[in-house]
Amino acid sequence: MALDLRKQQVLEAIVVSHIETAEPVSSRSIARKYNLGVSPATIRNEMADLEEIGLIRQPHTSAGRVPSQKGYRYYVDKLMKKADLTPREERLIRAIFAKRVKVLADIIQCTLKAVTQLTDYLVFLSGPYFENDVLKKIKIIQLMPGKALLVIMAETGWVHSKGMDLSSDITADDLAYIELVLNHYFQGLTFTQITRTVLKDVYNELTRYRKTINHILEIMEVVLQEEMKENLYLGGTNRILKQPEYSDVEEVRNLMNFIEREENLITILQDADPYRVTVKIGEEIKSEQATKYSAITAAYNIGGNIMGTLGLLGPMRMDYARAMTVVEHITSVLSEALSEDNFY
Amino acid sequence: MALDLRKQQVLEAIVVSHIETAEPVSSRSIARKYNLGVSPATIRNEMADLEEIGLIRQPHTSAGRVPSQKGYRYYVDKLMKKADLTPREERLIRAIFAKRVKVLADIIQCTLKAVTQLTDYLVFLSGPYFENDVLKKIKIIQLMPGKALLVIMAETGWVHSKGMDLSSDITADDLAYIELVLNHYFQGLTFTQITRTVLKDVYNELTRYRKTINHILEIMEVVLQEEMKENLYLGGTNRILKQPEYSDVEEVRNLMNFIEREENLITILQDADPYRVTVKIGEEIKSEQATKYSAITAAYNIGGNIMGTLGLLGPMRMDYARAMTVVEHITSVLSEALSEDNFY
DNA sequence: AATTAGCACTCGTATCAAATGAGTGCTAAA
DNA sequence: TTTAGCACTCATTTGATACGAGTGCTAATT
Repeated sequence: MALDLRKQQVLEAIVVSHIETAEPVSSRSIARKYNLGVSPATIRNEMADLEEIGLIRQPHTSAGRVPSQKGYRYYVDKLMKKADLTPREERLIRAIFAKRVKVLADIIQCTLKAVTQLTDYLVFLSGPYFENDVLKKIKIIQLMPGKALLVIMAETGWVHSKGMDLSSDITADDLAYIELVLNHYFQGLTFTQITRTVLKDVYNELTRYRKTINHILEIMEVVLQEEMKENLYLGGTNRILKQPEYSDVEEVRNLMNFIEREENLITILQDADPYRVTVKIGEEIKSEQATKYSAITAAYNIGGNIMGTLGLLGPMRMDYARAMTVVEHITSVLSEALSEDNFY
Repeated sequence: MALDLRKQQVLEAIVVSHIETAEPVSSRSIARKYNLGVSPATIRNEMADLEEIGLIRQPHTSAGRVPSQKGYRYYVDKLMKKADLTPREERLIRAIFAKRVKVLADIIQCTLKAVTQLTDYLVFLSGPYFENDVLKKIKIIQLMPGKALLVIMAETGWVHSKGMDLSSDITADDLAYIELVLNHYFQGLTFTQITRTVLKDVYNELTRYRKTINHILEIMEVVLQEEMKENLYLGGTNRILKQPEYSDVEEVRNLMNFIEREENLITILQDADPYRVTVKIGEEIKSEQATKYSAITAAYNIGGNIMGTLGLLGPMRMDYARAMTVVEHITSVLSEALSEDNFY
């Protein structure tokens, strides 16, 4: 779909103007604001063409034009100019991340706060997950009679542990043996591989300790599930309501409905390309309910390993240039902050 | 404020009817629906009196009456009749809690789900917190050179642990000594006491290991903070939008604003009386922004120890009788489920 | 003394027609 | 190829009117 220069200019004008005002854009207003050197009538002709190709549409006969999903896509891919943060905004971000706390939950709060202050869209974010982390060593440590600690050490250096109850007739030797077998089976496998396939094999190996091993495997599964589960953090719910599309209650209801189902947001984060800023427009988001929204995502990393993803959700008429800049900038600051130090 | 019987009946009729319809209640509709054996004119006279005392108000001259905050309070304290769950609802709850999973996060999800299905209000819930838990024993376990595990065992039986990095020149003997001193200082104290006061004392005692001990105390503080922090879970955001008061966008915005500040909800949970179902109406909730809402709360326990609180937030015109029954019933089911087994 | 029928009065809301005006599409001239 | 001009469309605003739900008060009734 190759457009001549003027059609591109008209399309860009429509998109930019509609993003700014949220109103349909008329031929006259384009002629006035963007001096393309032609009259409204000419622009109207171009608009008729653009509509035929499906890049813009008319809400009703006597209204201006608004971009279609395809139109936004064309704009994002070919026409959009990169936005920059103002020095003031850069300072704001630095200030928010400055009070360096070493707790993961806190730095995630900082991230939410920063993005919330920079945009009026919904921010969401998956916490670090370890599905590709490789198991290095398992330890079972007896704390007192009937109580032990299951410790799972991973290649990344993270240590996951959980207390558990044991029947009191298990001896230290028994535990040592169980530990040995577990290590034999699981060392070098990723968390995903462990939960998916091999937990059951071990069960058969250790028939002698059937009850205990059953219990331990259960706990182990719990630990792994917990660490692999997508922890979702959410912010900006009130901010996004500022967008004029949500002065209609029905729209608000739909939106709330969408974001209350965490799977929806998690799917968006999982579908994201981990190596670049991803833009999904309208139906490109794989969800029946999301046809009116757009999402921008980017992954963050710890020492180069992708650990999670940050997302922005807004109406299709969102300021893509700015949103992309913000998401990119914040994920990079976040990655930096996380890599700099050990977190707990 | 003693009201004669008929005034009470009129007030009750107004509250009940307004809770049901969300519309101002007229004298005629009362005469029709609740047969008090008097004419609308008489009821009008009573209403004028009730208005003078401040129990009801008139939105505008030619409208019916609605209960005031004081009016709801009077209703809740003196007039309200206990609601019961239908057998069908009881079954629903049992079904939801039936698929007994031993993971704390899961049972909390069950709770949210159950309440969401039973009411159209906002549900929120603090996870178990341990501020009054008493420290039984600390263990520091070396996992490999430069890596150790800090384990904190508490009287309740819960085990909290966290991995940490150590400088490699620390020997096993050093750790044993540090462990000894820490136990000496902290055994028998509650988590709150430990973080509030004594962490620094130990620091001075162990000057020889200044760097290491500093690090360990830091980790310890992180662990304790994390376990003592109010974990807030939230549900029903879309459900509450069904309430007719939220067909006005401005109201929705206010509500979202309120619930997005977690402190607001946490404060409500903390202000609750742990030993009975608490009802806060309008300004009784200590927050500028909550003058239009009401909150119902009840605590849940594990083996008799209060561990957290469940709350419902709705418009002041909420179905108090039903909400109270639901909250009471669910907290008791939740307590039972939690006490029955060990959770991880 | 308490109740109630009756009626005037208030005030929000629904209805409807007319006016408005923003915007387009088409045609014919430049 | 561009554009001025004009007829046409249609959502929105406006204002006038009617409507009706509800109250408060007074005078009659029990």
